[in-house]
Amino acid sequence: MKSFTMSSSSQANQTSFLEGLNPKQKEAVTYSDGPLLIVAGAGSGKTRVLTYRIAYLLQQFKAAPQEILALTFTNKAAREMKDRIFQLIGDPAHSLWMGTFHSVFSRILRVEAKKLGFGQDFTIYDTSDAETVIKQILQELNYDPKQIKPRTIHYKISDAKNQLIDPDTYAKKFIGSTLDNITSKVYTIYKKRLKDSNAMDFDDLLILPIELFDTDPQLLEKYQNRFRYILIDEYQDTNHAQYKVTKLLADKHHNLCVVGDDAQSIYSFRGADISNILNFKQDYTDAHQVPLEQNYRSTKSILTCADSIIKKNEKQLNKTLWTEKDYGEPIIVLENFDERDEANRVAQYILKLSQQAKFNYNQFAILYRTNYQSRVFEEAFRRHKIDYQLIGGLSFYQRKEIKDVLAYLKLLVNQFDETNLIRIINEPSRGIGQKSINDIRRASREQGLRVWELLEQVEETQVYRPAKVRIREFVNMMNEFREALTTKKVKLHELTRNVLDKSGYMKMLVEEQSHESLMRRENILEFINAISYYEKENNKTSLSAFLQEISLITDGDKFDESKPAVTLMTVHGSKGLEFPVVFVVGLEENLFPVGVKDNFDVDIEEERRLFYVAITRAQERLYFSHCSNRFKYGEEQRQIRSRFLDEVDTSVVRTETGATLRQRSDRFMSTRGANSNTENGEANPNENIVSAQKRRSSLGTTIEYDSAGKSPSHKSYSSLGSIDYDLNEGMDPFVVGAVVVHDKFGSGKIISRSGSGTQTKVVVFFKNRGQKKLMLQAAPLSLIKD
DNA sequence: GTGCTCCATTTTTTT
DNA sequence: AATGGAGCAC
Repeated sequence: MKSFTMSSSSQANQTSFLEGLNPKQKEAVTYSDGPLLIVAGAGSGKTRVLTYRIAYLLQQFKAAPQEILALTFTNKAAREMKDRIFQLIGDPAHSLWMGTFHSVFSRILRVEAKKLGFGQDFTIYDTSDAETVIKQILQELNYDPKQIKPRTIHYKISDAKNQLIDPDTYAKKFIGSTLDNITSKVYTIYKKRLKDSNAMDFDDLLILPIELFDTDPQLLEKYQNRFRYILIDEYQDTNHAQYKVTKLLADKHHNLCVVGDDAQSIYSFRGADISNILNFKQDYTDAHQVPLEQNYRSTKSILTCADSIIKKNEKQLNKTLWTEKDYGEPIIVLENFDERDEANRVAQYILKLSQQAKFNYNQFAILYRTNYQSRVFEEAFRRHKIDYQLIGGLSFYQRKEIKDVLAYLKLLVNQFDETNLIRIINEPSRGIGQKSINDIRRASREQGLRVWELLEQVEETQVYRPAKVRIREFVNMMNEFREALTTKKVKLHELTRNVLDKSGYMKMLVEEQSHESLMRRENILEFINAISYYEKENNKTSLSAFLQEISLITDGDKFDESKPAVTLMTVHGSKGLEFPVVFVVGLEENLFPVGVKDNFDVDIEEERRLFYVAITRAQERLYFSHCSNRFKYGEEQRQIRSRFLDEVDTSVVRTETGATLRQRSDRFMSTRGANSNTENGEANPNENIVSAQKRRSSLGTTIEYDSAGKSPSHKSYSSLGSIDYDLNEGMDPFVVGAVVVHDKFGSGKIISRSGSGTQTKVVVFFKNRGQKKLMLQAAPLSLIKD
């Protein structure tokens, strides 16, 4: 064990770093043992307090570095904290237990896996892996994944897991609705399937430690003793499982310090339970509370604006953020015709500000509600030669080619990993088709053997004969790789190259000769570089550890504040960051606040908190922007300005011309306001189409009698003499009110029509399938005459 | 068993 | 606009 020393030796100097803190901050840093709740408003120096507190604990010899556990939600936050503590205390910082909940507990699980019946080399399934498993199970149970969405089931299972409800309890408690019954069945199989695959999903990384500690009190005590001090960042975002596992760990020493801000709770969709922070003082009756209310980040205008928004929320702890700063510049609202207009305008502002006001590119951030909004900004910035960094969206490790390579490697480490085995058994295609794969899987269930075990004895299994040979070749190939891995004959990056060569994966990409496949090859090379780098950095290279580590990496990690580039990210991604100039874009109804989901109402208060988070990222200048038209689903939509713009304090807001913002206070009186423009049964945001007129082709639509001669059928054809419905509206029998038959959906009635020419769409209400929107030209619809 | 074409759906946010 | 599934031809 390394002993801890500060760089300076005198006691007076050792505490000198406390001098820059305000009284409340100092109190939070130096408050000694016992539970501590720090309610830290935006920009109040929260990370500083946390890092100083850790340094202080070490300096007072309250704990050794390895006895301190600091938990964050994102890798980004963890990294920042690590960096800052390293600056304070140097090398001992490396001995701290610090990271995201998921990474810290996966490390513990790696050590304790055997006690739970898992192998040390378990695979971590991400959301898409989990949905693949669920889809497979739905098919085995004869449910159509088109009607029962794997995503919905996964969401429900994840929800149950975070509430610590196991499949048996779920089966007892949640009988009734069809969806719950299906979820119950799938959940039971899903849990078993993952265990058989020696795999854990993200939720397991939190709930399995609880299971472990519940069943083994001695082990719990071991970890309780190890983590004598526990600190949790963003406590308002903890879900029940996270709450429970940290409560268990802190139960002996009670040295639990949590930092949070209920106003910034934006992850309830992931099960975050705001009551964890609201009830902290009931939970720990001896808890001490320190409020941090002085904001060091933003101008008074920005803070006033933020405050005016958050005040509209009813569920809210009272607190008053204040600043010593001046009002500064007013907040400017940009009104745009459409999203391209919006992106161009923002680009122009950035150019102007960077010249006039001497802002560097890395001082700007564009914040949006959804990832897909980034595209137009990328295009505009490229056009205007503005460097940018895009954070989030499809991450590197989610790309198909990377997931494929990873699947090979994961399979080498853990041959029971069924999902990744199926993923690559025929990728590149080697003559093992869907039929053979299904046969093997069925046999696997029937015989109680794992898929890999069956493959090993494929000769004795009922499979399409030609496929047997291919499977044998595949199995032998993988066994050779595994041999190379376990005997450590080759370095990891060499092994990866071998896998890509001998499997034919690279060959497949080379032969494809498309721009797409070239990109894929480049990504793969980048991945191999990442492995080489990892090998250089770590002397004890374990493929298994590497794979587990990167399973928990996201794109947020690549944010680099020193890179001279404008940052593009979602509001969620921006939490914890700050920028001198912030553009909050797409402030439109059904976008921000987000539009209705299938069955759930939008949590408008959470959307408002999200807007609050966006505002409070800004230090000096803040811009709001919205469009009156926007392309969505390949169609232009009419957009209504966000209600949030009717809620801001207009004394600090101006339009581009300097005028006061006009507001309507009565626009959304009901909390269900998000639905108010789509009250027509099934939500159908596509209804307000403004322009389908510009695009017109020679493709036309007409009515023909098919050879069976029963009823007129609707066909499309391409010819010069096509009929244009714009001019011949009367030719089209598919009018509102018409009764139609769809090949798949059965009979229904047309309830509305939109677009024109080839872009004509109809909304049909089907008796058995509900409302659907269809392209008239393409849909297999026929008219019923009566 | 593979690959192409047509159709339908998708968009919240993240570990 | 882009992705994925179903159905069909080879």
